[in-house]
Amino acid sequence: MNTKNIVLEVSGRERILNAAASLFGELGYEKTSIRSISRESGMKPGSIYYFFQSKEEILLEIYASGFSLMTDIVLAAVREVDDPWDQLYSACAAHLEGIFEHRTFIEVTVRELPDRYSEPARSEMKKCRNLYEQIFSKIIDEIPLNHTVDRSTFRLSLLGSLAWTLVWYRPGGRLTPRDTARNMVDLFRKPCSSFGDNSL
Amino acid sequence: MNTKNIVLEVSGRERILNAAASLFGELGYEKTSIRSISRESGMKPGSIYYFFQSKEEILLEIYASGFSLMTDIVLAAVREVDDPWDQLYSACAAHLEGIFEHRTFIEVTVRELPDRYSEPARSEMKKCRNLYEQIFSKIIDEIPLNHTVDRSTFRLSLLGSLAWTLVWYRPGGRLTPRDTARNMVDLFRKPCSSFGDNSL
Amino acid sequence: MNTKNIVLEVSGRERILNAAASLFGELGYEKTSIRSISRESGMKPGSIYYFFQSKEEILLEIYASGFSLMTDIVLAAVREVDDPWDQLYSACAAHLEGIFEHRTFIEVTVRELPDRYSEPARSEMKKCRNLYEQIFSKIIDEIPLNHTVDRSTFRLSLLGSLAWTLVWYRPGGRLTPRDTARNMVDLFRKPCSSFGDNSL
Amino acid sequence: MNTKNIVLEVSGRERILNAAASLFGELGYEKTSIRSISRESGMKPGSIYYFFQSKEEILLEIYASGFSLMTDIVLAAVREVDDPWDQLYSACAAHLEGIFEHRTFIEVTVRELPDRYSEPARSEMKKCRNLYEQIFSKIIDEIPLNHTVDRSTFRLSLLGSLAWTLVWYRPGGRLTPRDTARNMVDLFRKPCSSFGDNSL
DNA sequence: CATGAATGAGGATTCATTCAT
DNA sequence: GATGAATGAATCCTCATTCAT
Repeated sequence: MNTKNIVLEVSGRERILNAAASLFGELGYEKTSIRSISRESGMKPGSIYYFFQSKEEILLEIYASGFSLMTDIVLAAVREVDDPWDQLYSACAAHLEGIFEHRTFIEVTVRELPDRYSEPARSEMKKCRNLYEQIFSKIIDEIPLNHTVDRSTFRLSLLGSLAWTLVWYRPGGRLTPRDTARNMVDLFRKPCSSFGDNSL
Repeated sequence: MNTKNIVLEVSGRERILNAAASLFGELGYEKTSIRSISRESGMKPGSIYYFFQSKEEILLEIYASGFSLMTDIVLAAVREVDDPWDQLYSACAAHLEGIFEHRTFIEVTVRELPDRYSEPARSEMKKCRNLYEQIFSKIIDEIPLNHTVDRSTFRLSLLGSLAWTLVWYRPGGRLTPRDTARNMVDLFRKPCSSFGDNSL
Repeated sequence: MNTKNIVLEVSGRERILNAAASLFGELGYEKTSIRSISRESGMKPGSIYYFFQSKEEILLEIYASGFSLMTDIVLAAVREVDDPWDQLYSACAAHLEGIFEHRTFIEVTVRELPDRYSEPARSEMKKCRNLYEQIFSKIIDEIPLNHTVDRSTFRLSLLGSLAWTLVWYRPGGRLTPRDTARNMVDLFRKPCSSFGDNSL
Repeated sequence: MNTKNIVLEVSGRERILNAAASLFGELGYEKTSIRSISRESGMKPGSIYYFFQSKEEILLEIYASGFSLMTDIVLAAVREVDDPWDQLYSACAAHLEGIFEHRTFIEVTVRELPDRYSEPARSEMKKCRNLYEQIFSKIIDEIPLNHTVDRSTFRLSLLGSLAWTLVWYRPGGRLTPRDTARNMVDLFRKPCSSFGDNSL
C-alpha cells in the first residue's frame, strides 16, 4: 500500500462510524441494526466488535464527534465577533448550517435524546449536550436583556426553535439556514407586535 | 357484576391503550415490546391482537386520541378569549398544562415524529399533527405582527419552543406550565433587548 | 322465513363448508386458517366451533362429501353402459368432468393425501379414497386384459394419470375433459407403438 | 480435529439441508417448522438464518438439488441406450429407483407442487420441474408412436403414473422399482386388450 | 344460533453479541 | 485486522381453540 493511496484509505473504524451515523440519523438508534451497519459499511457483523464493544459505544462515539464538530463550527463562527447579539446571530447560523451540511453526523445528536438511554450512556450523552449548550448560554449571558425577560426561558426557547428545524426545514427552500437563523433571533430581539399594540 | 363496580370496569382495549401509551411515552415506540404492553395491561400478547391488528395500529390510535385530547383542551382554553395575543397565551398555557397533566397519552404525540414511520402510518400521523398545529396557525394569523416578522418562522419557532419543553421541563419546579407559556410568548411579543440597544 | 327465500337460505354449516372447501383446495389445508374460513364464510371464528369440533373435522366432512359426490357422478355415468372398456371411458370422463365442474369441493380430495395426517383422520380419509377407487377397480376387473398385463399396475397408473391432470389440465384448452379421458384410456387400450415396431 | 474425522465432518449448511429435506418430505413444507429443522439438525433456530435467508430458500435449494440429482441419474441411465423405447424403460426405472433410493431429497420434489407457492418461488420451482420433464419429453419425441396417439397426453399420463407411485409404492413389495417401470411403460407400448377385443 | 373476548403455544424471523481462527 | 460460524433471547404476530353469554 503506497502513499499515493493514502487519501482514499478509510479505516474500518471510520467506515463503521460513517455508516452508523447515517443510519442512526435516518432511522433512529433502535431501528438500526448491527447487520444494517455491517451492510452499509462493507464489513461483517463480527468485525464491528473488533472495533467497538457494543452498539451503544458506536452511538456514544458518534454523539461525541457530532457535538465536537458542532462546537468547533460554532466557536469558529463566533470568534471574531464582538457584539453579543451578533454572536448569537453567528452562532445560530453556524448551528443551522452545520446541521444541514454535516447532517450525517449531526442529526444523531439532535434526535437521540439522553433520557431514553440508561446509565452510564445517559450521563455521557448529557455531558456532550451540556458542553455544547454552554456555548449558547455564555453568549446569552452577555446579552443585555430587558430585566423582565427570563434568561433561562430565553435560552431554552431558542434551543427548542433550533432543534425543531429538523422537523420542518428542508434545504433548498425559500430561506437559507442563515436567513432562518437571523429571523429566529430577531423574533426574540425585536418586538413582534405591530405598532398599535400598547401592551408593552 | 353490580353497578358499584361500573366505574372501575375498563375494557381490554382501554387497558391496552393505557399501558401502551405509558410505555411508548417513557421508552419510545421501538423500545416498547408487545410483551411489555401485555405485562403492563395484564393481558396476554396474543390477546392484544384481538383488539388491534398490529403494534403500529396501537400507536396510531394513541396518536389520534392524544391530538384529539390536546385539540379539545386548547380550543376550550381559547374559546372565550378575544385578543389574539391573549389567545396565544391561553393556547400555549393549555398546551403545556395538557402535556404535563395528561402526560401518559400526550408525550407520545410530541416524541414520535412521523418521519420515522413508513406509509401509510406516516401520512396518518402527519394529518393529526397538522390538524393540531392549525389551531396555532390560525391564532397567529390574527396577531398584528410587525411587517418585518416572518410569520412562518414565528409559528415554527413557537412550536419548537413548546415541543422542547419535554426535554427540560420538570413539573414542580420554579415555573408553572402557565408561567412558562407566558414567558415564552412574551419573548416574542416584547423586545428582549434592554434599553441601551439601539439596533431597533 | 317464507318459502320464497328457501332457495337462497344457506345454513351456517354449509357456508363454512363451502368457504373451507374453496380455501383448502386453493391454498391447502395447512395454509388455510380458521380465521380465513371465518372471513370467507362471513362468520366469526368462535362460531365455527359451534358447528365443528375442529379444523380437521371440517376437512373430513369435505373429504367425505367430495368423494361421495364423485362416486355418485361416476356411478351414474357408468350405470347404463355394458362394455367394460366403455365403462372405463365413461368413468374417467365423468371423473375429469366432475373434478373441473365441482372443483371447489373435489380438488381437496385429490390434493390432500391421507399419509400427511395422523390417526384417526388418516384412516377416515383412506376409507373414503378406497371406496371411490374400488369403482375403478371393479370396472377394470371386468376388462379382458392381455395376460401379460399387471392388473394392479394398470389400475394405479390410470389413477395416477387422472390425478396428475390437476397439475397440468386447464379448462378451456385444446382438449375437453371427455377428450382427455378418451385419450388416456386409449393409451392403455391400443398399442401406441407405430407399425414398424416388432417387439410385440 | 484430526484427519480421521474428516469424512464425518458435515457443514452446518448440509446438516440443515438434510434435516429439512427429510422433514419436508415426511410432513410437507407447511407442517415443518424451523424449530423442528433446528432440532433435527442439531442447530439452534437462529443459526439456520446464518445460512439461509428464509424457510422458503431452504426449500428452493432442496428442490433444485433434488431435480439436479434426478437429472443426473436419469441421464446416466439413458446415455448408452439407443432405442427410444429402451430409453424410456431406462429413464422410468432410473426415476423410480432414484426416488426410492434418495427418498430424503427427492420426495420433496414430487410432493411440493409449485402452484401452492407465490412468486418468485413458484417460477423457480417450475423451472426445475420443466427442465427435468424435458428429459422425458425428448425421449418420447423420438418414439415412433401410432399416429392416433396424442403425444402430449402420452407424456403427461406417464409422468402422472410415475408421480403417483409415491402414494402407493412401498419398497420391498412384490415389484422392484425396475419391474414397476417396465410394467408401466409396457401398458403404453403394448395393447392391453386381450385377444377377443376387436375394437382396434 | 352465534359471538366477543381471551388465551397458550407456537409461527418465522431478527437481535446484539461471542469467539476461535 | 477481520471474519465465519453460531447462539440465546427476543422480536412481532398467528395459530387453533375455549367459553361465558
